[in-house]
Amino acid sequence: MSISSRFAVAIHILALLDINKEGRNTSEFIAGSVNTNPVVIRRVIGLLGKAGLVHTSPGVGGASLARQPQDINLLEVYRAVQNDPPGELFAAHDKPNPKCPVGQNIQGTLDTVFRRAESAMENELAKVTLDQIVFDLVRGDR
Amino acid sequence: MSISSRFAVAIHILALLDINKEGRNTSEFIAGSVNTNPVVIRRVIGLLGKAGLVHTSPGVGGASLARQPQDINLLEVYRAVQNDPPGELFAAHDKPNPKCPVGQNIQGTLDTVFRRAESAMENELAKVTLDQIVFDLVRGDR
DNA sequence: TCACCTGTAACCATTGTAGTTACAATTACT
DNA sequence: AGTAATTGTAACTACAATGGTTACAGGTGA
Repeated sequence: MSISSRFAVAIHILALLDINKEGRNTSEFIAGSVNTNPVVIRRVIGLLGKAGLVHTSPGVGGASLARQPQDINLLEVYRAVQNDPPGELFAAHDKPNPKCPVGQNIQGTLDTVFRRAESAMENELAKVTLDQIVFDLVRGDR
Repeated sequence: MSISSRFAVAIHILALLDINKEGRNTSEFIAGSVNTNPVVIRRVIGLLGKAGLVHTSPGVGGASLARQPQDINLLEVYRAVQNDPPGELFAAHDKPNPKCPVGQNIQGTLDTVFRRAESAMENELAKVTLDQIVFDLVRGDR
């Protein structure tokens, strides 16, 4: 399966918060841009808030970036909205037969390979900042 | 979500086929090592067969590697058992609002980033051959 | 022939996701 | 103070992917 679209939605939200930092960003307004339900937006913003990426205020509030866009990279966003802990992009098969020479050692062998692959992906995400995303978005608008 | 454990199972199967190339590798025998149901094994072997990684013979058959273990890399295995087409590790959010400057361009921007990250992961998988996996397995056994 | 095995269909339980409704709590504005 | 707007969260639904299981038709080799 694929990585949940929460990640894409989260990036969309953060970019919008930066571009529209003067306006009032209600979950309904954001939902209009993302084209989904306001509750979905609030859920994602909740995750981003817990991760310290946005500030939210209850009541008639709205959200705003908690940091400068050049100080937010996509790996942070990824970790914020992906509830699986790091190191579990690839699922292991559980309880291989310990009596079999393959089953006995396969877990460790796979773990090494899987971690390397996952890290390679995450390193690419870490390279990209929200700033760059916004720049690319605005540039595409011309 | 994470990448299905079919990938881990597939690697397990291939390693076993190489190590036990003298024996008769029935789906039931393999299932014993993987610790799952024989039908699950047959399903995965079916995918590996379609991808040209193993030879299978119906009836009283069993499976065997179709290529030398040093000529099989994990990216091939990954693609064989992952039914999502390449480029879809990350899910996009569908139909962002085209009237919004963010919604209008976000898809393309994300696509570039996502593809880069996915490729980085796949490149790591491509580096590892079945041969290396087996070597590591056997080494761990001492 | 017969025991064995594969390939595949069918069904089920579980899980994660996203959309939706509803509502208490909070806040800003007048 | 009163009111309208908005958040945070719970609860429910629908849907898709996964992995386990049973069942069985058909191929294979002794």
